[in-house]
Amino acid sequence: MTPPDRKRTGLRDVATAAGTSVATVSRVLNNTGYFAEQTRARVLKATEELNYNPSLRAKGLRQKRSFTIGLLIPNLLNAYYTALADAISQLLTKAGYQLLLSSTRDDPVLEQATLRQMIGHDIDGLLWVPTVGDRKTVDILLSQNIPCVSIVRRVEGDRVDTIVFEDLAGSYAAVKNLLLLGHERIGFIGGDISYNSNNDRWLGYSKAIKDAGLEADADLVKIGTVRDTWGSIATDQLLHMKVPPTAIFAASNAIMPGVMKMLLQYQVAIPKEMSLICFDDLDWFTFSNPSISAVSISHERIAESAVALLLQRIESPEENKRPPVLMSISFELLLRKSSVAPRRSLPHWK
Amino acid sequence: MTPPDRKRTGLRDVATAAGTSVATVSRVLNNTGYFAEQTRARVLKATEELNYNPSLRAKGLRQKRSFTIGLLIPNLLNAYYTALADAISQLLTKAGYQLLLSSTRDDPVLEQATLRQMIGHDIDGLLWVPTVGDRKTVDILLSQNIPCVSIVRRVEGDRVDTIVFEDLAGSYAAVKNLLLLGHERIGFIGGDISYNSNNDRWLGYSKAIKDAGLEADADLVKIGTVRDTWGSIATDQLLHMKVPPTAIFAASNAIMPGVMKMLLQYQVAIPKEMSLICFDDLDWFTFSNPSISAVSISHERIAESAVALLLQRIESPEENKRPPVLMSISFELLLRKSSVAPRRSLPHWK
DNA sequence: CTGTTAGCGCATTCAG
DNA sequence: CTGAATGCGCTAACAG
Repeated sequence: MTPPDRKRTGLRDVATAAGTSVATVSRVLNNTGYFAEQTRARVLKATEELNYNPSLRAKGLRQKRSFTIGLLIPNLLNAYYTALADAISQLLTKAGYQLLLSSTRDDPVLEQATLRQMIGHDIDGLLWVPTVGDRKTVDILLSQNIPCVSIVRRVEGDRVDTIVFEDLAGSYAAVKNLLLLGHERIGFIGGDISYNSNNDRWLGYSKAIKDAGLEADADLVKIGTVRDTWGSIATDQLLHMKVPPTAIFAASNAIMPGVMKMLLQYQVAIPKEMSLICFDDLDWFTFSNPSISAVSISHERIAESAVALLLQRIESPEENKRPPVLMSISFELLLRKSSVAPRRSLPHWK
Repeated sequence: MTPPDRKRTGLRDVATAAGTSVATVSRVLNNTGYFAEQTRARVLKATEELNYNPSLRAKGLRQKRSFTIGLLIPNLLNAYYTALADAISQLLTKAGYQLLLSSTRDDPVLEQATLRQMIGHDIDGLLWVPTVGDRKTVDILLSQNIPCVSIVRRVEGDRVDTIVFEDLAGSYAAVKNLLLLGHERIGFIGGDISYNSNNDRWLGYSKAIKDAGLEADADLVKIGTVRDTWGSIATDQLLHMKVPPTAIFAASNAIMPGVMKMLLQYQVAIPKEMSLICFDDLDWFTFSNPSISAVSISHERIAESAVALLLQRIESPEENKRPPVLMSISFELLLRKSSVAPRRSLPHWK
């Protein structure tokens, strides 16, 4: 680190140039209090000439606001999160806030450190995809009394506003559809169920199986940490079962590449030999050959709701007193060509 | 906007609790100057008990730094940019900076407004995918003397550090490959060439065609604004030429979905009836059927170089005096199954 | 209508 | 080794 040398043109410079005082300049620039139209002109002119940009940092320090919202997400490599971040960014910009973005890598330690950093930057509010959402971490947030809304995943005790997708219902609907098509052995590939979104998707699957009167086969359920290889590994295992499934439900888009690769490797024909459906829709699902069925969720809607909820809390003290709410965003089942009736023949790849 | 009510525990609170002065607390917390080991213990204890987080905003105001880096990109919907943003985010976190992210939507007006906002937030540096990179916009940046590196695209006169991909060479290599396979009519679908990255890709294409001794056919070149529909429209046009191309070079991943959809719609067989290659690799290119050839570029490498360059400038005054540099990141040609020798037969879809 | 002044939370002289 | 005082750039009283 080294000495700073940049010098910013401040309110004082403008005041001098306009032949008035800082207070007046502040007033016209913020259009607050009284001032003569004539002074206004002079100030504006000086502002223009000096190419003055107010220091939001100093302004905020004074007003106890930072015009900044933190967004804490697992990463920016999954379309699931980037779509979210993009929508949120748009909305916040429109509302006059800047976005402070950090990724947690789903690492609770990093998450907590980043949270502290953000608090240090005096964020006005936080949009958060919590990693574990444990009491301790939520405590440090609540203790600062920073408005916060948890998205996609919930925190322990639902102690903050929360907006999630209908994970259980969406998952149930997807599996139900496969069941109606006649599938009786449906593989489930999901992510770490210590995250409640993943857990709910697994529950949705289980419930559908159970409601259909089928016996649950634990070997059909593959739960692991979502890495780029997990989809492949799990698919591989499913394919090598004594009685392989006739359909696979991928509980996250991040799993799909691996699934596709392994299916391709074994030349498993979709959907003839294996039906497929995924939670969360991706662009290439449409023109994949065959197109892939999916549970579609609206990232825009979750973003809108989250931002609305957060801004309410930030901009109104009464609102900020209300107890946390829990909302969920509905889904849509997009049935495409990857889900059809099960194969009659024996699996060719065994 | 409403009155703030949150109260932050400050240095003074810690000082009181530790029975010392703010100056001393500041010293031990920053490990600067002298202080007794014993005092240190007391201070640390108080810090812990009060769960104190220093206000980086106030600290920065004093030190004329903000511990904040701005990242200005077109959007977060294209894997091209999100991969970049993700890598940058990682690197900056590691270096102790927070990321202020905004998207320009490739709108120069929005871009300039956002730039001003960021300057208002006193960013220590800026990583920037400029929209047009016009003199005026660069001026407002330079006038503030904010270290900046332009990535992916260049600004007018290369007045700031710049890191780009080898757009021309990569494009040339891709087309060259198609030519060597025997293609003589190669369609080009690209984005707005007022961005120099797009322009260079077009130039690379043109040069390859010319070097091969082929006559350029302007109708084979489709240049438009990249929207989700542009790939479809352009492909549609190419398919309906009197003599359609036997191969298509998509100059951006954002174009591919449209291309794929249209090809599917007309049941054009890839690669038998149409070869395909794309600038920038995507995950689904691998397991698409057939897999798709691509010019692969390393988002990590461009991120690393950009961050390194920026941090140098920020953390060393001498470095910050050196003239702007222009670097380019090399590419790799990934030949997969979508590029083969041209069809012999007449196009079936006409 | 306008100018002066007092902090916001902190790091940093400068005296002890 | 430590504490009191100053100011970063700005807004919000408070007097004119």
